[in-house]
Formats: sequence, structure tokens, C-alpha cells
Amino acid sequence: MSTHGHPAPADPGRVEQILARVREHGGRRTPARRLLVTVLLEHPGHHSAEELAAAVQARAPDVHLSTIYRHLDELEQLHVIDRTRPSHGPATYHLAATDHGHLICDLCGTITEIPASLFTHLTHTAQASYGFTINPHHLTITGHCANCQA
Amino acid sequence: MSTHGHPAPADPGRVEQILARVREHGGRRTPARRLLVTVLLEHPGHHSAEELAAAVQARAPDVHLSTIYRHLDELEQLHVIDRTRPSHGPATYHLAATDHGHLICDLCGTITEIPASLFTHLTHTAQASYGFTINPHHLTITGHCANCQA
DNA sequence: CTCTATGCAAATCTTTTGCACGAAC
DNA sequence: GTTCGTGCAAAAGATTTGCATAGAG
Repeated sequence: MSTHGHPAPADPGRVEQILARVREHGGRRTPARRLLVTVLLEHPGHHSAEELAAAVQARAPDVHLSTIYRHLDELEQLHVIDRTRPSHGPATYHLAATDHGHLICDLCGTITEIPASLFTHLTHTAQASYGFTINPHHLTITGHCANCQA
Repeated sequence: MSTHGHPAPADPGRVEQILARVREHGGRRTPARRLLVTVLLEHPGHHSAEELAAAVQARAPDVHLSTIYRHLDELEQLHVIDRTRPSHGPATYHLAATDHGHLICDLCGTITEIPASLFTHLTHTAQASYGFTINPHHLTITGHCANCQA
């Protein structure tokens, strides 16, 4: 159900940069926050709150799932991460790095990222015709992926 | 949170047509099914299972919410209705009449429908570049609506 | 010292499921 | 008569919240 299961090194500078952004909005630098951000950087894919909690708990077993939820909400508000809701199962979260959309397979749940360039026309038209500003970090489209064409 | 709160007359012919489709797939013509389909035709907008249940129960108080969920699943499988999951709150359902996408406002929850023509390019590219078949009945895009640009 | 963060437990909200009885075919 | 539909209750899954205490600034 999740993409990119394998860890990648987390740039410590970027971790602190994100924590600074949290700091500006009244949040403190706590171990739990730092660990969650680190885990998000290490696992670039789409992961549920529970999966992220497990990764955090591998290093700090006492961090509670509710703390993870609180920080995920916070990071979403700051546009550090995006939340995606598949048609079945829990919401998934991932870093809002570059502008992109999501293709979610209704059958196997796989999430494929597509570049922003594919939907610039749509973005402009929505603005022009409906006054609607598309959130480029949160474009989600469902259907059937290549593997599941059966 | 819902669109189109006001009833419209439900074409009895269309109700029976949909029930016939259910019949073909092994489903029986029951009062609960007929009422739910009628309510869906009368309320063209996007509504939660609970809202639909309330509308059905206004005429048949004994119809249980779990029955509504069962029939909504069934109607979704038959592509009679679509299900949309806002980032917060319950799923909403609506008739899958014409091909269209959805613009969901992250701030006020309003759902605006947009014609399929706006995303044909996207549909083709997803197919060509990723082998991904977009479900044209289920295209959902989030952002900020005209009213909430503040 | 003051205010935020956290763990924990419990509540909440949404949706699903098991079962026994009633209804459709 | 056989199979499907339904109400009810209960479970399950995901997320949120209240509260007392520990920790950051």
C-alpha cells in the first residue's frame, strides 16, 4: 500500500530548516518533532500515520501515535507535507517537495507521482473559469494503473 | 458541507432503470433500494451516507444506516454513483451522470463540478506516459474556491 | 517560571460485519 | 422453498481530545 519503503539519508540541514519553520509558528524543537521530520525525509514516499509512527518508534519507542497525528496536522498546515486520502484505507502523508500530482490506483493502491507540467492547463482554466485556485501539492486522480489493467 | 440541498423531482422511469441494472447483477427490487435511488435522483449534489440515510428515513424510518452503506457500495460498483473523499469528514456520494471532475475547496468544503473537456489532455497523457487509466467519474482536485480567496 | 509538548486513556466518528429473521422471487 | 435483504448490535479502523505531568524556552 505504500511507496518507497527504503530509507534514504536525511539532510540534517533540511531537518533543522523545517524545525525552524515550525518554530516561527510557536512550536518548540522537541525530539519527537525532529524524529518525525527526519523520518519523513528518509522515506520519500506516501506513508500512513501508523507507518510513520513505527519508523519513529524504532528509535524512540515512547513516542505515541497521537503525537504523530498532532505533528502531521501541524506540518500539513505549514505545507511541509501533503495528505492524500485513498478510496480505502488510512490517509497517507508525504513531503510537499516539488509540485506534482498523484495517480492513485483504485485496485492496488499504488501512488504514482506526475509532474506539475501535466496539469498547468487545468490549473489555469480552473482559475480563469471558476476562480478556483488549485492546490498544486494536492492534486489527486484515481483510476487503474498499468499493472492492474486486467 | 454539502451541495444542492434542495429536492428536485425524481423521474420514476429512471429509478426503475437503475433498479433494473441492479437486478441484472443479482439484486432484488426492495423498498429500501428504490427509496435510496429516488433520494439520489432528487438530490443531485454530493451527500454523505448519513445525509442520504436521513432523507430516506424521512419516508421509511426503519431503513438502517448500514443498509444505506451496503447499497451505496453496490451502486458505486455498478458505476451508478461516485464516491468522493474530502480531506476531512465523511465520504460523499453523487450520481455519476455525465463525465466531470470535482473542485473541492479546502476551506469551506464546497464541491464544484467541472466538465470532462477540461482534463482530456491530462487523461491522454496519463495513459500514454504512465499506462494509467484515469477514472473520469472520480477526478478530484483540491484548492481554494473563489469565495474563500482571503 | 511560563507555556507548550507528550503519553496515555478514552471518546469520537465513520464504516463494516455477524447474525437471526423477514421478504423477494 | 431458496436465496437475498434488512435491522440491530457490535466490532473495527482511523483519528481526535482531555488531562496530568514532563520538558522547552
